[in-house]
Amino acid sequence: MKWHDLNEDACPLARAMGVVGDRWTLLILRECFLGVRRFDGFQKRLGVTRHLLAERLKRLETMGVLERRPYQQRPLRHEYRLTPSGKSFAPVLLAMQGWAEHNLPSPTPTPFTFVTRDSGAEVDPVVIDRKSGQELTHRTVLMVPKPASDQSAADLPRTDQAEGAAVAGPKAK
Amino acid sequence: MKWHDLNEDACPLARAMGVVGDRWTLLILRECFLGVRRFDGFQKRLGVTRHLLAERLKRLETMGVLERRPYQQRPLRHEYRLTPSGKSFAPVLLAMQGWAEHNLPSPTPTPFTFVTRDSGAEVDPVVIDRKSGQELTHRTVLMVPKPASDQSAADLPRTDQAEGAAVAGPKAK
DNA sequence: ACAAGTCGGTTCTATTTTAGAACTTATTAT
DNA sequence: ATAATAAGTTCTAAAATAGAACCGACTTGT
Repeated sequence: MKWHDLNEDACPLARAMGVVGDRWTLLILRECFLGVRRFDGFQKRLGVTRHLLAERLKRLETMGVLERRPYQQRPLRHEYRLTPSGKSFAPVLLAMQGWAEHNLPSPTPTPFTFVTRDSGAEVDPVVIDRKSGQELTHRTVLMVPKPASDQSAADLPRTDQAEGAAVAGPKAK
Repeated sequence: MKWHDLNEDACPLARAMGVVGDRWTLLILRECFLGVRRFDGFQKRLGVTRHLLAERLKRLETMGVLERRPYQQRPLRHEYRLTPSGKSFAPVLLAMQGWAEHNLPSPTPTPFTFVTRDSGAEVDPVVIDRKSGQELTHRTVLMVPKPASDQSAADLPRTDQAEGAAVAGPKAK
């Protein structure tokens, strides 16, 4: 399968991989959220090769996640800023960071925190369902193939998808 | 920078990239949540090469995201199941899926949905702060470098990190 | 004026990853 | 005996990444 094909996949997760499915892109976005805007800023902080950085920035730009805008003439220089799409990526970063912090332990402490803009308190991100307010975890949510189209669920096990019910049980703690 | 180094990075997001920072791993996890457990199941549904699939499964296993357990003797065969760590990855998938669905449009409809286990209703994932209940977006949350260690914030712009304040304004609707 | 420095890249070669297909081993089904 | 299934492994070719050097358009220091 080619890289390019991912962008046209019916699955949003696959399309997301077409944008952030590599070692660097998410880290570039992290830097954006930390306020970095310039080529050399990204390069120095990440240690990524300039070649790759240029390519990734270009991709993020064409995918509408970053925008490139001039910050000076003579010599003409551009900086990279999060677009609305890029800004709305924040919750993904939050969720990913939370997962990694809990499941990929490290001896060294996390070099940054997420705080609320108004109180300045560190946040503890949780994913909930907007409508019911219920927390969404593998115990409360199920991923189900859509009946639609021709071949979505072929090869999928019939029952007990997501293997949750069998494991979860009445362990509401 | 070498692949391996990411797993020891102080930043949880970087460590996460050491696990899911490629085109396939997240899609393998998607299949896990859809109920797929066997090598050929993953291979057929994803179209990934067997070589790479074997490597990715091995990595997910050594990182504690999946566990490999025998489901039959003679011939001995193993299946892959989400560990608690793997299951707790669900919110990340939710957030990523939501982002991609809103920001990377596609002509074809999403081939699956996330529904609540009890009501069966489709969910609308939002990330909130567990304590305050406040929704977490780039407007309400700020990513700040920790003062700690020696060189965390060098090269970072002093003010208006995350460029939020300037953009957000009183646009509370 | 001239040399050195900054910024945002591009170009180059060497190394690593990935793609794609074939092959292996153990065992059951026909 | 032959074919099929399952879970890999082993090849070679193609693609992506690393690492370092180079370039153009200025600005700054002397």
